[in-house]
Amino acid sequence: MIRLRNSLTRGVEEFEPLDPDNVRMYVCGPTVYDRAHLGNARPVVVFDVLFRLLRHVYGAEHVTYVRNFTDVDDKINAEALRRQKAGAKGSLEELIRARTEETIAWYHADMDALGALRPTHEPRATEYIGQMIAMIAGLIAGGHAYEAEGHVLFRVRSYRDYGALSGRSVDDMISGARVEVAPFKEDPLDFVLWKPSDAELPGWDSPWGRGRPGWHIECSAMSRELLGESFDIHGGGIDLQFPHHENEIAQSHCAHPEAAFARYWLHNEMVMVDGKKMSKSLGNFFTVRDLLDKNIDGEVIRLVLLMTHYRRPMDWTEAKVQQATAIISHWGTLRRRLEKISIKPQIDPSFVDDEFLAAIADDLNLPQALTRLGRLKMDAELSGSDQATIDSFFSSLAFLGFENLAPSRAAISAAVEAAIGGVERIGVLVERLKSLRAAKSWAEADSLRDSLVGAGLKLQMGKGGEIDWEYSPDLDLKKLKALE
RNA sequence: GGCGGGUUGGCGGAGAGGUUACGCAGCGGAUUGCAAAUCCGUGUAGACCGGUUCGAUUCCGGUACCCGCCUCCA
Repeated sequence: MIRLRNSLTRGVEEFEPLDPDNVRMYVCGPTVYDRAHLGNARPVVVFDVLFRLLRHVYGAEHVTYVRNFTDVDDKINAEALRRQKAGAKGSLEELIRARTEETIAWYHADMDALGALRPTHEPRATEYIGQMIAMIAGLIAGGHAYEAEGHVLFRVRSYRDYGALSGRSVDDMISGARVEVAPFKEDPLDFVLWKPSDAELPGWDSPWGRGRPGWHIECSAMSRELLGESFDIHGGGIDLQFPHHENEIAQSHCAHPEAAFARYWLHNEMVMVDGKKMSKSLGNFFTVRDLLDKNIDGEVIRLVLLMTHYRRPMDWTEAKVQQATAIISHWGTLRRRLEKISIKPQIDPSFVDDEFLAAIADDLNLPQALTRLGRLKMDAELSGSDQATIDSFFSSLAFLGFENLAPSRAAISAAVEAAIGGVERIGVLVERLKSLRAAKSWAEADSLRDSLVGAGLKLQMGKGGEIDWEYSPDLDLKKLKALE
C-alpha cells in the first residue's frame, strides 16, 4: 500500500490509481535556459524514487511518467537575442532552438549523473503549441477566457474552486495583491494564456494573431495529450503550488469539466543554502555541474537529497556531503570485501526488502528507509556469506539508485587521465607499496603510504598483503604525480 | 498584512502517548609491525510557557524565533 501526502486535501491518503495497468504521473520540469541548479535537482530525485516505487508495485510497463521541458520563455528569448547581438549566426528561432537543445543535453547529463531514470515522455512545450491553441479556444468558447488587446486571459472568477489547492480565496489574494495589473484585465488575478509576439520574439500563428503561450497552459495541454484528462499524480516544487498549479487546475477543469484532472498533488520543499531558499533570483545557487566538477559524486548528491524527507526544507552543507560520502564509501567497502571472498551480490527487484519498501511507500519516508538500509547492511555483514541477506541489502540499494558505490571515482577518473595518464599509474604506486611491505621495509613503506594518503588516496590493507584503494574527495593530483 | 511549514543529542535526521531510532563524528576495545580500513561497544536530546493524562519530545493552547508562498522560480 502506497500512502502519499496530497496537497489538495492536506492529508496523507492511500494511493489508488485510476488504472493499475497505466499509472500516470506528471512532474513540472525545467525551463531550459541554463544549467540546472541543485534546487532543480530535488524534485527530479524525489519523483525518481516515486517512479521507481510505482514501477516496482505496478510493473515497469504499467507506469507512465511525463516531465516536460519548458522551451518557450522570455529568459530563453533574451539569451538568444543576447547571442545574436554578440554576433552569433542564424535566425532568432535557430538560436533559441540551439540554446534549448544545448540546455536539454546538459540537463540530461546532469540528472543522469544523479542516477535519475529518464521519464517515459519528456515533451517540449514548443511541440504542443497546437494543443495549447485548441485548449485556449475551448476555454474562450466555454466563457472561461477572453481576448483583450492581442492577449487571451483566463477568467479566474469563472472557476468557483480557484484557490483550493493553495488554500486562498480570490478575494484575499486581490486585497493583498502585489501584482502589477495590466489595464486590459477584467480581474487582477486573471492570467495570460496567450500573448502577442513582436518581430524580435518567437511566435506561432493563432486565431488571436501571431503570439506565444503563457507559462501555465503548456502543462495542461501536455498532460492532457500524454496522460489524458484525468490522471493520478502531479508533482513539483512547493513554490509552484501557487500560482502555477492553481492555474493548471483552473484551466484543465474548465476545459474538461467532467474529468478529475490530477488526483494526488505532491509538492517537495525547497533546497536551502545558508538558511535561504536557493533560487536564481536570489543568486545564491550553484549548479549540479558545479558540484560534479568539484568531484562530488552524483550518488553523493543523490544521497544528500534523500537524507531529508521531501516535505522538509533541505539545507545543503559541506558536513552532509562528507557524511553521505562516508556512508556510500562504507557500502562500497562491504561489497569489495564480499567480492574478495567471491561473493557477488545478485541484484533483483524481488530481493528488495519489504520493510525498506514499506518506508518508501509511507509518503516517501526516505530517512526511515535509509535507517532500514543500515539494518540490512549490518545483517549482510554479520551473515557471513548468506547470499539472500546480501542480495537483499544490495538489491535495496540498487532500487534506490545506488549501484556504483564509489564516491568520487567516476567523477575523478577523467581528471586522473589528464593529469597522470591514467588510473594504471596509481596501480603502479600501490604495487610498489605492496612490495615494500612484503619485504618488510617498514620505513620506506610507511613513507610511501603516508605520501599516497596525503595525495588523497584512501588505502585499505588486507590480511594477505593485498591493498585496496579508492579516491578521497580531496585528491591532489599534483602530489600524486610528484610521487612517480 | 493573508496563508502554510518548522524548532529533536556535537552534526544530520525519523518514528511512536509509556520500551535503544538510525547515521556521521567522537570515545573505548578487537585487529595491525605502526597505522588505515573493518568489526564490537558506547550517546536519554526534543525552543519556551501552560493544559489534557497515571505518564508527553509525541495531543491541545499560547509565546519566541526561523523558513516558504502571495512576483519569474523546483
